[in-house]
Amino acid sequence: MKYDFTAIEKKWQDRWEEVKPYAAETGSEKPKFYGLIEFPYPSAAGLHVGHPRPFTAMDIVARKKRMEGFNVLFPIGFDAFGLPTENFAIKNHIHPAIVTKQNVENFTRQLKMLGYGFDWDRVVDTTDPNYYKWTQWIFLQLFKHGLAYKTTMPVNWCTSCKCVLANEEVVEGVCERCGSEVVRREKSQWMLGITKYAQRLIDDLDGLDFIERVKTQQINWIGRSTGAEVVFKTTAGDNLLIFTTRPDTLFGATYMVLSPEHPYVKRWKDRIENWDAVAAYVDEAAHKSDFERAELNKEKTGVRIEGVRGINPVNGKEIPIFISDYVLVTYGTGAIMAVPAHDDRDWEFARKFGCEIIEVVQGGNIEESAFTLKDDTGIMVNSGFLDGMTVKQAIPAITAWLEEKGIGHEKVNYKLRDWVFSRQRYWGEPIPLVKCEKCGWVALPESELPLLLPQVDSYELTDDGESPLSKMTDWVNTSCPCCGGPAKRETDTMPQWAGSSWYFLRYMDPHNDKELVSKEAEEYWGPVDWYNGGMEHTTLHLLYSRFWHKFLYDIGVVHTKEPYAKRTSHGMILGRNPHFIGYAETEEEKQALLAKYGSQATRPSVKMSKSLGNVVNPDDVVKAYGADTMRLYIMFIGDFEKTATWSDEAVKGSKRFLDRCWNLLELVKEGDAVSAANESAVHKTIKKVTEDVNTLKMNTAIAAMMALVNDFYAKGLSRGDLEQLILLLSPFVPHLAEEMWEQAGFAAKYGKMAMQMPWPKYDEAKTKDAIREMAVQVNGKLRSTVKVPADAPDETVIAAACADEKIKRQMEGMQLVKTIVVKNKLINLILKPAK
RNA sequence: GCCGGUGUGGUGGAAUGGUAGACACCAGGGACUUAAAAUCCCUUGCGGGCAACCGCGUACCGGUUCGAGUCCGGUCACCGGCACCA
Repeated sequence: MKYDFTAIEKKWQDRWEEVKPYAAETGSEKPKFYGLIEFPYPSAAGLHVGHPRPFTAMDIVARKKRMEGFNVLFPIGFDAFGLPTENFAIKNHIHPAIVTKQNVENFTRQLKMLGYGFDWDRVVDTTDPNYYKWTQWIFLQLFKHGLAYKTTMPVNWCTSCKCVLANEEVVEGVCERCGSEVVRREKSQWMLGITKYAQRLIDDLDGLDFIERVKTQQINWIGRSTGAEVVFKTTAGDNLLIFTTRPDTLFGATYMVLSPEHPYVKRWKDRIENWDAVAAYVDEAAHKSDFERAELNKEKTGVRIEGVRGINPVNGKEIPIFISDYVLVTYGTGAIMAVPAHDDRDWEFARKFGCEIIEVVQGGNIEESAFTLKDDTGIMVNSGFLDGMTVKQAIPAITAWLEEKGIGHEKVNYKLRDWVFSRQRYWGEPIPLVKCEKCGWVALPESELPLLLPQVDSYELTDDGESPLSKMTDWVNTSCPCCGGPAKRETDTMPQWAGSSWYFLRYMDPHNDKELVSKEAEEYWGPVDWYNGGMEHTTLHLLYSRFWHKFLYDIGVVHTKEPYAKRTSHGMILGRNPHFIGYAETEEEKQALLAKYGSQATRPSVKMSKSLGNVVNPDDVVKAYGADTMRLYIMFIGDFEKTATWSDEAVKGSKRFLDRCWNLLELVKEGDAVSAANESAVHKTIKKVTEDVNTLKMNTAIAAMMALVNDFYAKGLSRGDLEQLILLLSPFVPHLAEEMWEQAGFAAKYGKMAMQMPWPKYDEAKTKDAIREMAVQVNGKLRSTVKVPADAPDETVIAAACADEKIKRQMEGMQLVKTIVVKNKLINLILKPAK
């Protein structure tokens, strides 16, 4: 009988739909396991082959956990608000809700097609009012606790999306989504105070089982640095506050720099003698995009402020003040003291503008470059009472001095900035606030949630950069919940990150209309035991959701400080690069490719894209080879954490393996127990697969099962052997496993599906062979192997090694000076020429 | 520039300091077939040799060790993240 994957997969998917073997039970006596994958954005293009990699891996983990007796929650949902859907809707004049519904249906079909064991009764959709009611509810709590506030600030403005972007959404000066130019623009925006949680977001990483690169990336992103805030008096009479991480170099501060946006620039207008030049520079800076401003190789620019000077507090010297765009208004105090001898940027600036450079730390050559080392290699000079100290001694000494004089103190700064939370778009959660002329911003009563998105015919972008909702006057004009007077609704909507910041909580209790999640469900399921997702979400979604969760912890909604106990990450799936020079036959072709595609042509693999024609559609793969082959191949493709390249050829190897498994049904011989011939191989494989699934080394787990099947073909197999193999296969290729389970009569025998059986156990003793092949080295080089009984004493194995013909030849004319025996593995004989 | 990671056959990739290349893909040869596909069997790191075998091999240079792909120091290349953060 042939392996008819299409029929088999249909049969079992229908069965599972009916039996619901993946239903999670809140409050069960069994130990719980909550495995989570990042819910997809339901794009019109459907599932990408990138999706099945993390989905299949976590599905395997979840299925194995069920077999190990856990009560498993493995849910799925859709992160369905967002720009692509809205843009598609505008272009095709279809309401985004309809587009979303279609896309969700298509995704659901594809996910079911791949046989994932999701609990389909717990699906969440961020655009469902019953869901976003609680997104709005959380926003209201943030607002009530002062963590949501509106402020005017320079924002990243995408010229194409006509929308404000978070810093995280701007990549290399362009919009992460559409690739258009991003410029700075002053806008009134809702902000979330994530910076108040900066320290906790660093500290609480400590106890978490996150892969190291996720932790370091988050820590770097938050960017904590310790230094001092120091007050500089000015000749204008007011004080300038600066932040520095090098207070030890204070005696070397020979000038100061303000960012062009610093409020003192305007304040000093009447005193500034060269106001025209200053104003021109400020104006120029305002019109530059962030990208232009941050361009690294450009020369430093700036203007010296004439008429106001700063006073260095340590020596009372008057020093010039500049404005320059290399100082950022958004970090520290927007003003710096410049120490050109010990800071690269200040050095470069000082050289160009002829500022004094005073060495205060010995150890470098300040004529050639700034000396920036902060270790003990430098000794303080030209620094009054700090002279002779190391840098490390000088920092606390000067900080204490500043505090004593009341002109400075230790200060911690973070690179992390508050989260720009409003978007001028239609397809997002409405912000549930109204602006009353008398009362200011007022929260809607919770009883009025959800605040529904108004149903409208047109959600086109506005030309003035306001939300499309602002044009819907019926909806906008309302009354104040506080005083009853006239009021207007907030017309901005929330960013896509809102819904995804707490969705894992909703899975625990998805149909609750009284609470976001019940205490009972949250205490039972929380925290998520294992969360797998992409590295691209490390500084965005992952950080945001940790922030929200901490806030919910503070207000008593959840019982753990952290949402996720464990975080792993998968590598991307790339496609073959059709323009790779390695595929060119002749030198001319290579040159042509290089000329046409540049460095792109030097990579064998690239991101899949329609224009390159290398997109792999999961539907096609499943049609041609079946879902089980798809699942198996995407796990076998390579190291889970690394990027991998899809290969149509290699898929066939996975299919071939499943054919070979299937054909074992006709090869199997009698015997309900594991056969003696295969015993150690079976136990070894169980051990390997058990361990490897726990660490997501699916590729080696599969390799072990392939080796076992090869053994079965070589030695034959009993029904007992087959039973163990099917159970091991079950999490990986569930349809095939169930069909083989049934065909071989195990379903009838146990009255259960394979997936409902206990996970196979191995006996450590049986994973070991009685006879061992040991390597024999001579002076560290492999020369032969010998077979000896397991755990044989050293004398026995040395004797056996010396008796070996090849070794005898090596030993001629030599004397044995030393032997090293590694039990059951290797013998190393150290020989010297005999005298 | 800073932080993190990676360099192993024609390819994807295996190897708690202990037999490098498991398991696959591709390729070559054979069996079956009128033929092809599928399937099965064999070969397959490089060089030499009829063979037994021998030499060389994990980016490069050096070190530690009886023994290094693995540990240490340095160099180079590539990938990812951050980037004028004072």
